[in-house]
Amino acid sequence: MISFEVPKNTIKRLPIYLRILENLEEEGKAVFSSQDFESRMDIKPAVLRKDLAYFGNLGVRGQGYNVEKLKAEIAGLLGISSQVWETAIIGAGNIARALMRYGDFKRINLKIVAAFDSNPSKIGKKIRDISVYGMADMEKQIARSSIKFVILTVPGKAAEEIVARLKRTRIRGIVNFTPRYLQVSKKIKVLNINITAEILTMFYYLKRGGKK
Amino acid sequence: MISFEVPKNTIKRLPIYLRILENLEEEGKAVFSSQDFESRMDIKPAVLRKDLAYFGNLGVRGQGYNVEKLKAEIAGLLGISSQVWETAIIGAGNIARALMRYGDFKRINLKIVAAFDSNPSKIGKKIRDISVYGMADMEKQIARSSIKFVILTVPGKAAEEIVARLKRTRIRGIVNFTPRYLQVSKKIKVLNINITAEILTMFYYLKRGGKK
DNA sequence: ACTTGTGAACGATTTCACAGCG
DNA sequence: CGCTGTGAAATCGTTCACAAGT
Repeated sequence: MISFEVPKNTIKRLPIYLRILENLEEEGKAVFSSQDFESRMDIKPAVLRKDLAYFGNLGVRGQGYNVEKLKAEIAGLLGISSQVWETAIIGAGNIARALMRYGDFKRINLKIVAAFDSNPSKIGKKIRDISVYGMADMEKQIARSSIKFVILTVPGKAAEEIVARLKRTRIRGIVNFTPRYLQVSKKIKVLNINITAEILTMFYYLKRGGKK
Repeated sequence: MISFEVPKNTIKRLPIYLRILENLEEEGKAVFSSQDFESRMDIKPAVLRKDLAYFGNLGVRGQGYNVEKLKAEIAGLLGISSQVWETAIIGAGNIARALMRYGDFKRINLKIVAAFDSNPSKIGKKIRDISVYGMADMEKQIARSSIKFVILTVPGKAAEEIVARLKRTRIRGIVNFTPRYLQVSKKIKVLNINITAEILTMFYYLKRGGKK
């Protein structure tokens, strides 16, 4: 029962709901109400209800929501229950190393299957069981794999060139850790992750008292 | 000429504007129009104009915006022209290590001055010139320093306890890399950075054709 | 009795269209 | 003439309040 136009903000909240449902499950809760959520994240009960209503009648009136059922539902919506998402990291620097060691990716069925770098001293080595290939092999390895998106961690200056090369592959998504703000094409979804930019917004608010 | 109620979305865009202005400067452009921006980020010219108008008359009618002047203006708004922002990292694991080596922080005058960890084998060592102290010393070191916010990279399970301790310090911001979604108090601004959650939203869109 | 699901009211943000100014 | 700055309109998202269901 997938609907037509789900608000972007609703989609952004789904992963948070999933995480909280996992916590609830760990705590042994089988059922919860939209009010219970308010204490776990600063969300109004009506927001949760409306968000979930986009995907069908997921709750039971008078009772609340079933933790396990809702978790499965959201995991399905995000596509992490039925498949393993394979990806490659382009640029095997500090960020790449941290991501390759990041335990939380297992939780969402995300598996890094390859890394690429232009530094000869890194090529042929392995980081956490992940082989590092030369940049020249990128297209070949992508074609050989089933990956649908890549994680970009090269220096900013190299970003545009790599993106141009990626456009000619069947990649459909880029998680961009580069400081460059990227927009590629309708066919390729870009997720610009810019920690520096996010911290700057915090500076803005810190500079002016604590007012939200 | 700081205004009363600037939309949250406007604030989120300021760091991106800043970055693009830096790029324009590198390219030697002295002036640009709001239309020029459209090709660099997917933003309508009117959005840029309205955003900037919250902060005064920053452009010149008929001409456009001056790159250097606007860059200085935004840097000032975000508080990175006049001061160095010192911070400490709590939890000296993989993410912390990557952040300590992250070159982009210099750009925004962000300086990591200390790290804290509970692992005795890390305490007393240095990572990139940054001393690692024991967790027990956290409050003492914070009090001794001038830091106004911290970066939290401890395992999820440890997050709540540390936050409770931070509440009793004069810290006013937390950049939270923990998988836990945190909400602390009106006095402390929390920036929840959850890469896994962001990637999940990408999964959602990848699962359904390329439609944005 | 209790909590969901939802139209309607409200609020915020984006887009439009043009007046204002260099 | 060109491009900014800005009210007004349109759109989008949130909150409210209650009907509906168990």
